[in-house]
Amino acid sequence: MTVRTRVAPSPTGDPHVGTAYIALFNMCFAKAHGGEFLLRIEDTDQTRSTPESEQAILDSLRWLGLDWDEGPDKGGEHGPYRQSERMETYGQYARQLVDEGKAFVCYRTAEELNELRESRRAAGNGTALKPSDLKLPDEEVAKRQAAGDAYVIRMIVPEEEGACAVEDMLRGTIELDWSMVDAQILLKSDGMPTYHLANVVDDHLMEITHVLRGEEWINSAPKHKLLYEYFGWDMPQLCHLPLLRNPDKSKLSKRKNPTSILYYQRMGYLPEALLNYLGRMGWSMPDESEKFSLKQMQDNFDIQRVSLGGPIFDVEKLSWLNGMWIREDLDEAQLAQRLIAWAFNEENLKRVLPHAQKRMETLSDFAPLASFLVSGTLPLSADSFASVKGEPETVVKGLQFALWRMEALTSWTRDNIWNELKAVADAQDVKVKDFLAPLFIAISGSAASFSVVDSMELLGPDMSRARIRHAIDVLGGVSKKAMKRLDKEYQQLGES
RNA sequence: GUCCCCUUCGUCUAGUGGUCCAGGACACUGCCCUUUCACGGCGGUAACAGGGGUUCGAACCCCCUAGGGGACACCA
Repeated sequence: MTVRTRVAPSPTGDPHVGTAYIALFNMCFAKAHGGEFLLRIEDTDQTRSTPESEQAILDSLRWLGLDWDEGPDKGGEHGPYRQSERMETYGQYARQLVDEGKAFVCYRTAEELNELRESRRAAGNGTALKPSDLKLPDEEVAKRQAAGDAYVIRMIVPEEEGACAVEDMLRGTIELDWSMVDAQILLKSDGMPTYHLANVVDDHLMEITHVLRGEEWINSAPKHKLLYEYFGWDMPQLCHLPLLRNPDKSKLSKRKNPTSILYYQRMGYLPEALLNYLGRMGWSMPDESEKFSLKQMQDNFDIQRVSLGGPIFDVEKLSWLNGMWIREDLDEAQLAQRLIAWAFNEENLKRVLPHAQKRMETLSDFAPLASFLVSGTLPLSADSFASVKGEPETVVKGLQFALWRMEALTSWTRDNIWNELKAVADAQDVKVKDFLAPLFIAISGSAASFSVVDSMELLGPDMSRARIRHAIDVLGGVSKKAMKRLDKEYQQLGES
């Protein structure tokens, strides 16, 4: 048995706990059956994937102890399977399907597609575009081809009534109507494969036997099944795991919950505890024990013990579990080591000292000066911002704009942070000093500390963003309606 | 809107037709331990979404309704 987990780097480089969640279950499933656990990296989307964001998620999985196997060497090098190393292959497979009449070349433009979708919607039909909808007259195709227009390769899908039966290891047979399945693009106009093609080709080449993935993929299973049939390959068994949820039950998202593994690392959660907690999400030990190691989970893993309701990620219980691990599994020497490795090491001190030294008269001044750097959530209240000038709404607005900028920032350096923040302040015609004042408190918890940008660099992206979010919440938060308005204003800021 | 998935205490869950007037854990709470705060120990409040079937018997099987979520891209 061979299973794989897909690793899709996020644009901002945050390694998502959801990825670790799926990886954990893949690993336990494989190991429980004496199989292999492989990694497949989706890195063909240049806007999302950078060497750094890829490294971040790999490092996070390793930190958690989710080490992957090397896997078979199928023309690539050992280690994680990178889509980008197989570009030629995808094109060949796509063209093979075209030759066999199972896919077609499509010259439709974005505008044409929009029109088609709109007219279908107006007619009350679904928006799934079928091969016949997309077909152009032969002479038009020849014309566009001669002009060297951009094209994509789409798969042929059934157009007649009927449903596709998909087997799910936990849910049994699921019937998906073919009318919902569109002529999926396999090869984009830039020659890159879409997830659907790459996923099927890679799984075949990696000799994957079982795929455990998120529930969000159920609807595209018919496309995958069809591709396996077109290629004449054996299809792996599918298993769709429930999605981790925010407290409001929506799919876990960073808007409402910290989702970055790095955040939990920085907050001082132990990798064992975080992994243990993820293992309790939608799964239980046969004896119902709450605390267990990765090894114990693997040894007792039974996929049938997965419960299908989407579990809400509850930080409070995670904290309790983390406390259990600290109290019961570490002796004092080990705890000391953890603390040193976490923050109290020489390297870290040396990064902080340049900012602290100038402000110190005695050695004992250091701790209060630097404590905000090793704290988790700061004990802020609305009163904390009393010294800040301006209406509360303006303050919140400034923080929200800063947060959006910081969420979009991919390279977390002092100068980049400064440039971004200055740009927002300038665009609003606000003095940088005034703009930074509330941010100062959000980040450091006090009105007098290291410069905000230095502090943010030291704190790292995840903790910095979390603190800004916390400050916004403390100040009353932003309602849905207000958020819309702010978003609009923010967009205009970018244009001017 | 269309299709799909899901539904046990506030939250994570046990439960696969009788042993369930539903068990454990977090949170909340009462008491004990304790110079304080934690930790720890012993208790308490709290749930089968609703309605129909099937069955001697239903949290469990079937149907309907409601609610929640997801998908509907040249993103994954």
